[in-house]
Amino acid sequence: MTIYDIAKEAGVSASTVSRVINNRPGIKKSTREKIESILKVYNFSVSEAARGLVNQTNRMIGILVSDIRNQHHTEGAYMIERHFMKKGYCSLILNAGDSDESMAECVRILSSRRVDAVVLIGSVFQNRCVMNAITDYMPSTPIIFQNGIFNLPNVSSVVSAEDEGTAEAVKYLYSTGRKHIVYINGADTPSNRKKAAGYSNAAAELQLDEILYNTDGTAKNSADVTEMALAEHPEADAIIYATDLLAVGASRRILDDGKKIPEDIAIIGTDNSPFSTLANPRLSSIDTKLFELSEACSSILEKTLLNPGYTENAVIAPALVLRETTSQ
Amino acid sequence: MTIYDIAKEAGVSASTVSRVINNRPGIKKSTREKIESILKVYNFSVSEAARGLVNQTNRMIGILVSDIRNQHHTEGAYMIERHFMKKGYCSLILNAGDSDESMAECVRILSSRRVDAVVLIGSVFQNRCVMNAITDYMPSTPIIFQNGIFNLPNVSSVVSAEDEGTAEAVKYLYSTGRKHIVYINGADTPSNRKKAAGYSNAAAELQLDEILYNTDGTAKNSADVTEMALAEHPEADAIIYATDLLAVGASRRILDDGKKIPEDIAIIGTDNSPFSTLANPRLSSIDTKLFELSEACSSILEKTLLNPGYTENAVIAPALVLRETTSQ
DNA sequence: CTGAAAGCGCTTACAG
DNA sequence: CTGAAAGCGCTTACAG
Repeated sequence: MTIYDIAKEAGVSASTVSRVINNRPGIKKSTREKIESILKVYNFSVSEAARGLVNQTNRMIGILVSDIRNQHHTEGAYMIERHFMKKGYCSLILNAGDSDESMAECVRILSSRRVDAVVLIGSVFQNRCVMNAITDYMPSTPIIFQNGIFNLPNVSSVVSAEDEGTAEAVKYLYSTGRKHIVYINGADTPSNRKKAAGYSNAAAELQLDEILYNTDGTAKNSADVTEMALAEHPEADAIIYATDLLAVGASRRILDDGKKIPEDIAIIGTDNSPFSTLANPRLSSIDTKLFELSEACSSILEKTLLNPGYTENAVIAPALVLRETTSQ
Repeated sequence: MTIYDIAKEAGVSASTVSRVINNRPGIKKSTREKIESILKVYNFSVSEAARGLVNQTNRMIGILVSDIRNQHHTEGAYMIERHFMKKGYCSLILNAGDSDESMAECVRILSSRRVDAVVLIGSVFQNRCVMNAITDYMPSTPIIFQNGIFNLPNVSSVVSAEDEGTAEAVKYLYSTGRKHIVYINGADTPSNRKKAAGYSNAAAELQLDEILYNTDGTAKNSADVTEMALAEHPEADAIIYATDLLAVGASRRILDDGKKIPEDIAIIGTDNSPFSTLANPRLSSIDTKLFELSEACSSILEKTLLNPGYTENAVIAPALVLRETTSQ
């Protein structure tokens, strides 16, 4: 069923049908009504693909996340999708995977789909492979990078000052008397490196020993690494984790090993995710302002769509949220 | 940059360029190589929209979830997206919202986008509004319904036998000596009604009192309702929750009220989600086999795409996973 | 082995 | 107020 079928049925030309579909003025009322009723009878819906071809915009925005099952990436995708669906855009959401190559391939796919804009969610996209794919395949498509930066004329960015958030957590713990603060990092990503840098800076500033461990990002590994860290550093009296998941995974192990939280060991997670309030004990956490980050992306994207060439870089400050795993 | 620009640059016709792009045989080797090199120089990528217009397939599959931030819906979307991206399909993932009307509107949007298939994830789509939208706008587009059923010729379905899973949980608790088993339900959805029915049937079969409470689906409300239930039914010795989130939200309150889990109150959640292992105490849960459900959807979708008109209905049996909130 | 032409389903100047 | 025509970027019979 095309616009021509409707036209034939109504005894008019396709142009006229197109005009009523697009609410163009200057159509005789009776003609418009007749066409509208036929449109309704057939439940006609215009092909957006054909329309996109002539209008030079498919009204689609591409969203890249490494894994859509990760709640943390989903917030931004949700906000973008909801907001722009209202404006007639559809979202192509791709799971870009872990490898630089698969991420770059996704950029190529989105370029083939001729999306009007793309949003990259997560610092993992900050690598040369993706950057090259952008300059090769989307040198002028508006791109918004959530929690990452590309020094490219067509990409805006909104980042969380995670280093500062982590430093603030260190200083807070120090102010409550903790002097042996461990940092347990997540998977190796630009974001986590930045958090660790914040930890190191604060430790240096306060002249504390730097006790830093890495994990693969899973709850299980976090528990194991924590156990090892506490064995190697019996003096430890606080641990900051790069994510809430790591903190929750480990805290049960700490309790099982007979230590009290927060009396013996204070704990702070990162992200202020749903896990933090559901955890038992409830987890203090560095709020990296995911919601604000996502909102900022959405608002920059909107400006960019309205005003081609518009670009913006924003930084959002984290905040410490205290619950039961820290004592004042 | 179009295929014509490439053609001009190569001194051939667009047809020839199209043929090498599509790897058609019968092109002189030197011609092919020349075109390929030019394609590479310009990082040319074909417009899938234009291609879709002539091929009568946009190679897109539409995925409807009520809210992409809900981990529970995201598993299926992930699997479909990943699997079909490899085959050249892109996924249009829409947040369909809570109202029947917004869900139906999403069906209309997907029809406008001329997707090759759609997958509905979640029992909430099982309503007349959506059903009408399907018969009106996509009477013959292949549709896979995860955890719901439409008696329509173009829709396949894969459902979890949640009623049986819940009944099994009741019977298990009974077998361990619990005689006053409460059921705390989630938001009012077909899926949750089915779970509650399973509870009621089992309770009747075992001649137990039916103690059933409703919540709005949030952790906070679950804690409040649980407190009320235990006040009204001090004899209660076990609670089954319609989701893990409800169970985790409430268990902390139960502990705070001075009861022991599982000694005083045994607890079983539903979905065997990540929450269940992260919870403290670790939560016993009815595994509704989300992964298998999603896999089945993906495999049916694949068969449907290959074999138009193919349809299938599958039922997957849940299983009880015991952890620390139940005693044997 | 290659090209000219028609067509996929639309929209929009241009005429009338 | 309405229609014929051209064009958006492709692909594919049909000829040669």
